[in-house]
Amino acid sequence: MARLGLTPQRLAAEGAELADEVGFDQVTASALAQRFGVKVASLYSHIRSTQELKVRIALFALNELADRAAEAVAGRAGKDALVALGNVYRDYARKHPGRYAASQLRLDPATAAASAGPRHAQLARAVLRGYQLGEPEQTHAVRLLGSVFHGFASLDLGGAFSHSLPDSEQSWSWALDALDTMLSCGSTGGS
Amino acid sequence: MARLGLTPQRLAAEGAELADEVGFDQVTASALAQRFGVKVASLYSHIRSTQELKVRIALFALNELADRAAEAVAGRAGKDALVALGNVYRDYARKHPGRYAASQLRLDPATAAASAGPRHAQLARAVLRGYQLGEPEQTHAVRLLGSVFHGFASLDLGGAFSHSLPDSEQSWSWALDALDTMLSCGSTGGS
DNA sequence: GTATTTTTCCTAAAGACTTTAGGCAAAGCC
DNA sequence: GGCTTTGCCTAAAGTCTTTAGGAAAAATAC
Repeated sequence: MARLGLTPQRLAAEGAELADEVGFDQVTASALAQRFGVKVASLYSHIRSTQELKVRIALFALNELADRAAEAVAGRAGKDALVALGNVYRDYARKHPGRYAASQLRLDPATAAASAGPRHAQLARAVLRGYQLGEPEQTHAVRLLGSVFHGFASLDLGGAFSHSLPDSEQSWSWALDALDTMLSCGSTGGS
Repeated sequence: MARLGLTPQRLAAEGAELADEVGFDQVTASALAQRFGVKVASLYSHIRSTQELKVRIALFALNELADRAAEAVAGRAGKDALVALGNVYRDYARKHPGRYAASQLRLDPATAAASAGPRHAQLARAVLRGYQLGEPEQTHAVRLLGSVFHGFASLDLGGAFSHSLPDSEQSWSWALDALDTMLSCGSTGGS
């Protein structure tokens, strides 16, 4: 009964580790309790439900990812910044598949608004500042960037690109080049 | 004990309905059994496990989606085809969120190869035929298309675009325009 | 320094879902 | 009609979630 210093934060961090090892949807209160060497019921002093635990892991991952993105973007501009930002998402998905899956958890609007989600949008906006887009083009571009980064990471992680040539690395470079060219080539006319 | 004509296919189809109503990860053998008015254990005459049920739902969704994509692309070319194909994915995700989530289920390589996945790639390739790309550019473009379609649908479904202006519909049009322009503008140099 | 309160762990138990085992009746085959 | 196969059932064991109530550790008050 020696008391461990458990907190919701530590549970989330360890849950993130667990997610990377066994997959986000295999994260259970039972497994997490085992990891800490306590009984399952004890976790309920710190979290209200398994759902809350998953939300906390998602928030943890979103935050960690935003931190890395911010670091990558700092001191860079233009295509350099674009590539750096894209690589953060891609690398994170590869190295931390469980956390990446967690970051995709559907959050209710209030939670989402209080999450690092908006920071991600701000970082994309910062990168796009180098491309001289007005509104509403910049917003459209933020969304396209998010779609490409997330879509590519998600499909690649799912193995969609792994059983054909050329390897995904090359497609990734090509996609970043294409995005850069497109954003540089000025306004897309608009329908 | 009047026998229903249950088959793995009917279970998958009804499971797809259920997924749309309650969410793919809320699909359980119990709930499905209730829907058919049979006891849970009875389902195990038709499926080996809940996991297999989910895989079957995923295959069902991938197939249905490929059918719709094929119909949309038939008789169209160029940007017209591009827009039609993109809209299939977007509409499917909006109208059938549970099935769309199912279609993202990670499949083992053998299952994935036997799924409608390759058909999706072929359809994207067909659309790109209108853009005169050589190899390996065409493969890169197939992957970029998939990333944008899936990424946008996924983020939009998650509400990422729903709490800011302009609405996602406009960003979607803009993204399609951008893709078309990018693909038309010829080879992206390639690093 | 002791008494009180709060926190955090525990045991116990109920409820939901999954899966296996074994039985019985309906469908299909000769 | 009899025989085999199939598809439904009941029963039961295992896992995970969640709540309730108790006991000891930590924090707080005097």
